[in-house]
Amino acid sequence: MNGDRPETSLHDAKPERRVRLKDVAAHVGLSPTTVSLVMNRSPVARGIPPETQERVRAAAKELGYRPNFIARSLRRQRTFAVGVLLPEISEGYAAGVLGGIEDQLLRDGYFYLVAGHHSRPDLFDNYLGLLAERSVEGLILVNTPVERPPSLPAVVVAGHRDLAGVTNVVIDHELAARVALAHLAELGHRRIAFFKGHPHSADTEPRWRAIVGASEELGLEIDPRLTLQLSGGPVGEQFSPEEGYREGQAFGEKLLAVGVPFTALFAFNDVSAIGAMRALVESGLGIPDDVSVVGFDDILSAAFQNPSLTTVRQPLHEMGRRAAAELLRKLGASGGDSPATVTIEPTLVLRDSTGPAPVRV
Amino acid sequence: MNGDRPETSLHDAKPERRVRLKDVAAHVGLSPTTVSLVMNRSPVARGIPPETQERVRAAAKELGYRPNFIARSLRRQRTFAVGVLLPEISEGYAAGVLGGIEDQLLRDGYFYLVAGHHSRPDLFDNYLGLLAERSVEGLILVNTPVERPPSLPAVVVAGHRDLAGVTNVVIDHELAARVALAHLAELGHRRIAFFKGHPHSADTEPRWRAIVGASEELGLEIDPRLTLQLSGGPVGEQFSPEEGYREGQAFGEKLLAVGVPFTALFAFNDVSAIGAMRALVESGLGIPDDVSVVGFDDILSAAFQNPSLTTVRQPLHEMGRRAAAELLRKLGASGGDSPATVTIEPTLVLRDSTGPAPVRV
DNA sequence: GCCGAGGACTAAATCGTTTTAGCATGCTAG
DNA sequence: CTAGCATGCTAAAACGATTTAGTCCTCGGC
Repeated sequence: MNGDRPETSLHDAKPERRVRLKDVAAHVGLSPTTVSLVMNRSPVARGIPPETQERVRAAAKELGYRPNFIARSLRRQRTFAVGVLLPEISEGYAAGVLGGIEDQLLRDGYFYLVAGHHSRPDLFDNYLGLLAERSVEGLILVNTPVERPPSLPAVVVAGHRDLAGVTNVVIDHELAARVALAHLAELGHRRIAFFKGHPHSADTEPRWRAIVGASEELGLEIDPRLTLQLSGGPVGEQFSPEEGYREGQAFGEKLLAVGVPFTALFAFNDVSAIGAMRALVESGLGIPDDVSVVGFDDILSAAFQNPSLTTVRQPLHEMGRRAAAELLRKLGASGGDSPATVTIEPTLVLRDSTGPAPVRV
Repeated sequence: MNGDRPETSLHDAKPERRVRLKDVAAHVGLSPTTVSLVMNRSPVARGIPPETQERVRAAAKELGYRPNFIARSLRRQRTFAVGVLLPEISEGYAAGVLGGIEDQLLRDGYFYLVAGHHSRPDLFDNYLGLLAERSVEGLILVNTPVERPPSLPAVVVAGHRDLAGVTNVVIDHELAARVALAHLAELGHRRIAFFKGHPHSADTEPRWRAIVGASEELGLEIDPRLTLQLSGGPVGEQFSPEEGYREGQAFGEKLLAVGVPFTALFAFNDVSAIGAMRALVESGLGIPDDVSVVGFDDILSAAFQNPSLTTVRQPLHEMGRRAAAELLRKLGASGGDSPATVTIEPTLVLRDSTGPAPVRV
């Protein structure tokens, strides 16, 4: 039919070059400058008559023009992208936080680049460099210990220490301890066992201090013999939930073995709580009839247990959202003064693993 | 000490302009061209004597030069970035797959941009546009139904239909059904109940066909009265795990109510299996003594159940990894021919919820 | 008839690279 | 003695936008 067109034939992929600003300009017979001015609603476009503006916009729509973000980034020195560093993306905590981060960022026209460093400092440094190379404007570090303040604006979720200029998003440990222990105290529990966190978790220390504080407030005594510290596996290694579960199980047996009576257990996290419940039940104890158990985190499994687990829920989504919001604030115009710490309120999720303390142990 | 330097004073943040190629060039007294050639180990740099090359590299290191990826992307028309679209990042399935995607991509020098469309077609289109604007080189769609083949190279994980040019990464449903049912058959089970998936899940149909096929092979009969279809909530809405759990629980009761004897249940997923186990146990049945239960997915909770749940594990990480690997292959030089389908082998995880069929029901 | 002031645009520089096409210089071979 | 060819580099043009600093009309006022 057409022997003279060197174009691609109908059935092979048309290369379909992306429409450039220049193409739109040519199409309306104006300069790229004008088109750019109009498309960006620049104040300089004041002088351009509305009908011309309309003509430009119509052409842009007709041709399906989408500005090349790369070129724009280069020129404006803004990428509208932030980097997120976390130990491992597929793990529940990080994924939850990431959900909130994403919500907030996309809403504000940002994208994010994620990298999981698997708790390896060398990978961390490596990724930090790669992110900087790609000109991310800021960083969100989730569950990631960091020594020196990074050279970019940063927000840390569940971070270790206070660093100059970086904002920390943390859970309100005091509230968490108070609400969990008050619940137990109200049910009549006086002898409460505890699982402390692993030594290298950022939350371990503040949470324990909060527990000690709340216990005093409530007139509860902490018996060191009923306080066990989770190991969580070797430093820097991924500790699997299964291991946490097993340690909880082992610790449950251990608690029974010491022979000191207790009517409740406040675990460091849900997996160890679930493990402990298993051990207690297998020793013939009833939950919550003989022992009440409170977990921490509210992982999915908590609701599926039998009995379902009362636990302190960390609003991961909200923590991520706030972290992103704070970072965006830092990136905003005058760098708006962002607080050193943002505390998020946990909530106690009441389920079936807690009940009135037995009259006699 | 120095009254003549208009530089910033010591204690306020040094702007510390990023070192550019030009700076390195000036530092060694060569042209930017030369420096670029050397840094990229371009074949054209063959003509540049080793000592000069060394001088350049030394200077780059000394000044801490890192090429600006944005500029480089613009010039080379490569971003080394891919887009990932999924329903919701904080959900277990997607997070697992994403872990694998990340592993593979970062290993190969790529980054990825993620967006959760929450099953809203308008958001999906919107994000697709934004990703294109940012010049991602390809797409990975996880658990995301898509009508027309996107204009970019794409790989779909757990996708609905076959689209020209897009590679599908799917689990081997035949194998999954065969291995699960063979396990039950071997234990002596003949009357098996099933939960079919929700009508709008991509896996529902193929999996059911595979079950029918495997049953025939093994000489098992499927009783329609023992086959229940999960609803999974209204179309396009996020259905929560808790709802799945509750539906499993309801279906467990329902199965008992129909009065047709059965000794095993093969559920569509773990949450419904766990719900059903709950219902069965509460009706006084023993697991696995009276009924064996097999789940699907191997979510975290599966291992924590009492009894722990035998289930078909989807190697999510591996699926993500393969998806990314296939996409990279498509992006490679000559577009290397990638298969229409990649099937991943599931594995049966034997736990305590399955045992020999009772002699008499 | 000339000046000044909008009005409606545009030329050109810039962002930081990569890459193509050359340019000197010196040496060798014919 | 000179063409030819390495050798060791560099100028300049991209890539696709944004933005500054004009330019060229036309019209009104004096």
